[in-house]
This record gives sequence, structure tokens and C-alpha cells, in this order.
Amino acid sequence: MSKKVRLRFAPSPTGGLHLGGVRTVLYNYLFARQHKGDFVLRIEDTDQSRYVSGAEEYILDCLAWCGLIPDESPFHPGAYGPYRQSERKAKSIYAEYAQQLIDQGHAYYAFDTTEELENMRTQYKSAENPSPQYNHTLRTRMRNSLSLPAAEVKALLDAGTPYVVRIKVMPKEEIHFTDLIRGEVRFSTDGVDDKVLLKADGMPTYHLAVVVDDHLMEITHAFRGEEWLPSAPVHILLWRHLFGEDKMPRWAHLPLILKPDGNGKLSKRDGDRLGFPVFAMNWTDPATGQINKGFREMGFLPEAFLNMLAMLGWNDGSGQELFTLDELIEKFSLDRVHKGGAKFDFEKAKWFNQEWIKRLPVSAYQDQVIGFFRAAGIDPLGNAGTTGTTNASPATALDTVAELSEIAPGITGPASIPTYDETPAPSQQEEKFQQILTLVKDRCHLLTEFVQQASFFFRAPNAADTDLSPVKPKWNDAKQLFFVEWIRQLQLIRTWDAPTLEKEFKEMAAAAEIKPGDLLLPLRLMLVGGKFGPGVFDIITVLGPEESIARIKAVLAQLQS
RNA sequence: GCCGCGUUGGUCAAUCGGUUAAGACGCCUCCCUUUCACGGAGGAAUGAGGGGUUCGAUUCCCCUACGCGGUACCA
Repeated sequence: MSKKVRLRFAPSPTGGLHLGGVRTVLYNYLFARQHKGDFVLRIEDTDQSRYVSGAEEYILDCLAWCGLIPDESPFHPGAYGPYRQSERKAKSIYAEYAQQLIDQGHAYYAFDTTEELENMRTQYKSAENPSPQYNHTLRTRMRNSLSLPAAEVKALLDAGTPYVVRIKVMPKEEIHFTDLIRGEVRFSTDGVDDKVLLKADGMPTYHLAVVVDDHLMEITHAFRGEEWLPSAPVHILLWRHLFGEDKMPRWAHLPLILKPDGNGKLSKRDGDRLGFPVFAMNWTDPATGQINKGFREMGFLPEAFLNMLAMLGWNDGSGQELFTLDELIEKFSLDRVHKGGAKFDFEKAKWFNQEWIKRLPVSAYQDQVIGFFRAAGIDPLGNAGTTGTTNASPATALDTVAELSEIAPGITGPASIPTYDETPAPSQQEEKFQQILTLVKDRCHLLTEFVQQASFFFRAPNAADTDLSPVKPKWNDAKQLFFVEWIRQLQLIRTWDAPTLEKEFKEMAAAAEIKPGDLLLPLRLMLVGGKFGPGVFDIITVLGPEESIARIKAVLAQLQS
């Protein structure tokens, strides 16, 4: 008996896809999936002046990145097409219903020009009424089919005079409906103006289009932002006149996402101002060429992005904060959606991302991370791997025994460095890459941070640029000697793993009567080029003997001078 | 102005008449770690104001204040 649940997301293709838009999609999607229903994408391109080419594809790309794929859309039409309102207009769908309303006496032609409307607004503007409305009191004084003699209306129409169709709202009527989030909401028609239904160019306004299309597409539940609540009475009236109020979808007006500081809706501007993205993915304005950062490019995981968005206005009451999409589908409920808006907190957003980075296997996001490495000029799977120093500084060039003795007089070195496979198979490289990601994932909030945290694995630090001030003042011959000795040791170690390396290191330090702590920081600086990164012995394990030795030697030369 | 919606720590928030008013982010202290993190243990910090209803209000009702949204031939 009950109809199949169908929901829609109906954006205008006017630019980037905003955070709030994605959350609206998400709630639509969750509800649809939970009820084994359909989720459709309808493009509301009724304002050709605001149409931005590429925006439709962009929106679909964003949904794809998030994994919120519509069952029906302009790109994958179902049985309710077309899915673009411009195309539906071309089929005279809206004009037909506008005509029906006129015939019923619920709508009328209005011939007022833009100038006439402006004049009306300035004329009737007052302190008590700053924005006069085209309504039951004023319409008698305007040029429309209600105020003009029938013959004149006919003449105007026959002459092809531009007109719009307006809804005729009767005063003193009570309109109420049950919002799935807010409960009973009541309006008086006294405050509702005669909204334009059909524009002069024949396009419907949102008001007409949304009810006609929701009806034709058999939409059962309509979720949209709270900013639509004030125009709900118009939509209800239209449903009443056209299809019957009992056929109307259930409405849910979602709370707004607010800017972090102050109040008000979060806007693109706020993101620019405060340094965080507002769009799901990078959006390049085709007119200005301006690029707006997206969460994806900022280093967010789609799982984290959605999880964060879901929690902005909803929770399951248990205190749980981390949810997979499937868990959200299972647990989401409208009656636990907040009524009040929520301020967006970028720090918390990053926390969600960090949690998901820790939670997911690195294989789930390694491709995205590879992209960030390549953008930084590093190919983590290429030849510039751990088998050599790519941007060798002058110091790293000294690697002969002679040079060794030069920086450490008294040491006679043997040293045939153990050889090993110079060009690992691709799978080995990938394996090594994953090993590195696993090593640093705990300290990354954003995927982009993998580059900062791990690039030294693929590119030797520039020895000349390494800040040695933390160790240089306390440097002495004993330490110099120790490291030269340590290099020899590295060449001999057979079991190449972190525990063995650490054990050997500490034994040598003890023998040299130097506290390991005094040696660890220098060693880190040699390998990493800074005071960050995973444990030094883990680093050496991954770097391998040749590369480790090269880096130590390079800095040793620096410290000696 | 009018109409509508909202208001628990700095932020996200639990509570559906009785609690020492959860938890999380952020912040602070300590532990772990001779890097940075992660992790662990603590800490500071909350019911806009006023009336009711009730034995008892954060919770229900009203008023006020404040905030937001709308008030287009934009969505």
C-alpha cells in the first residue's frame, strides 16, 4: 500500500558544491538507502543567467568521490526524466500546470515590468514595511489579469506582451504542515505574497518547478535547508491546488551549517578568510579562473568527510562518533536531527580525518597519497626511491674509503658495502611505500601531511640546509668517531631490523661511554633533516644500509668543518 | 518592520521532570617517548533572562532578550 520511498537532491548548477549541500545529499541518501528507496539527482537549472557550465559534471564528481551515487540523474536517467528542469520546460510541463492554476482561478497573469515593480516597492516602502509585497492588497493596483478588464488582458496577451504567472494567495487562511524535524509548523497566508510561478521567459520558478517535479517524480520525502522554510506555504498551496495536499511529500527542513566565528550561514568567503575549504572538491570558476579549495584536495578522506558532516546536526545518542556509511544508513534517524544550526569546526573535521587515517588500511588511500607526493615532485613508486640519493648534496658525494679516513682520521676503512637489489619489482616498491605510510600514519591529520612526514624517505634531506644548531655546539671528536664506527657497523649487520639496529647502537654507545641520548638526535638529523618522523631505527630499516650510510656521511662532513 | 525557526561549556553535543548535567574537539597539567606524534591519567569550562505549572524544572507553558532564515521574474 505504501509507495516506494523516493528522495531527491536538487541543486542549481551555479558553482561549487558546498558543505551544507553535501550534508543534504548525505541525509537524503541515508534515508533513501535505509528505506530501500531511490535517490535521484535533479538539476534545477531554471535560471539561465546563473547557469555555470561544468557545474553539473562537477556536482556528480563530488557525489562520486563521496560514494553517494544517485540512482537516477541526467547522466543515468531512470523512468522519470528528463532530470534537468530546462529540458522539462522545453516539454511544456510547467506551462501546462500554470495554465491549470489560471483556469482554476488560483493564478493570474501579471504584466508589470521590472521598473513598475521597482516603483511599487519604493512607493509603498515605509519604516513599518521595508519590503512591500505583491500580495492580495497590492495586486489590485498592479497591471494583471485580476485588476485589468478582461478585454485588455486579452489584447495584451494577443499582442505578445511579456507576462509572468503569479499564484493568487487568499488572505486569512491557515496553513500548517508537519515537518519531520520541527514538528507542526504554522503560517497564515497573510504573510505570503503572490509569488511568480512562471517567468517571462517561460521558465518556472523554483516554487512551481519543485512541486510539479516532486509530484511527477513521485518524491515521497523532501529534505532541504532551513532557508526554504519560509516558502513552504507557497509550496503547500500549490500542492493543494494541483495534486492534493495529501499527496505531498513529507518535508524535513535541515538546520543550517554556520560559520565558526560569529553567526550566520557558512559561506565560501568564510573558508577563504579562515583558511579551510567549504567545497567538497576543488572548484575553478570558469569565468574568473579562480580556484576554490576542496576537502578532497586538502587531504580529506571521503569517509571522514561524510562522517564529520553526518555528525554536524545529528547523533545516535550513544556517544559514538565514528561511523561507516553503512552504520549511518542503519542508524540515521530524522527525529535525532537537531533543530538549531551547528557551527562548523575545522579542528574537529581534521580530528575525524585523523581517526579515519588511523582506522583504514593504508591501501585504502595510498593512491590519493601518491597523488599528493607527485604534486610535490616526488614519485614514491619511481626510481627515485630509497636506493639512492636523488638530489645529492655535494657532501653526499664522498663515499670512498679515502674520504672516510679524511673526515675521521685514524680510521682505516675496509668497507665493501653490501650489495642488494637495486631495482625492486613494482610490487616491492609498493610494499615499501605501504610500509612507510604505516610508519607515519599516526602523525597525520590530513593526507597531504604524508608528504611532509615521509618525503625524506624518497629524497635525502639537503645536508647543507639541515639545521644542526641543536647538536653542533656539543659536537666533539668522540661523537665523530662514534659515527664513523657506526657506519662500519652498519656495513656488517646481517639482521637488518629495528630491534637489532637499536641494540647494536646502544652497545656501541655504551662501549664509547656516550649516552645514547646524545647520539640519537644527531642521528635523526642526519637521516631526516629535522626533528620529526618515526623512530630512527625504523627509518634506518626502511632506508637500508647504503642510503643510511650516505646520509650519515654527508652530515658528518658538515659537523667536522 | 513583518513572518518563521532557533538558544545546554569556546565548539559539536547527551539528557526525553528527580543525574555529582555524559561524551568528543580544542585548551592546560602529568606519564610514556632522549624527535614529532600516537597512547594513557588528570584539569579548567555549560543550562540567555524573567515568570508560571509541579513536591521537584535544563527538560512542560508564557513573556522578554538575543541569533539566524525569509521577505526577487535566485535557488
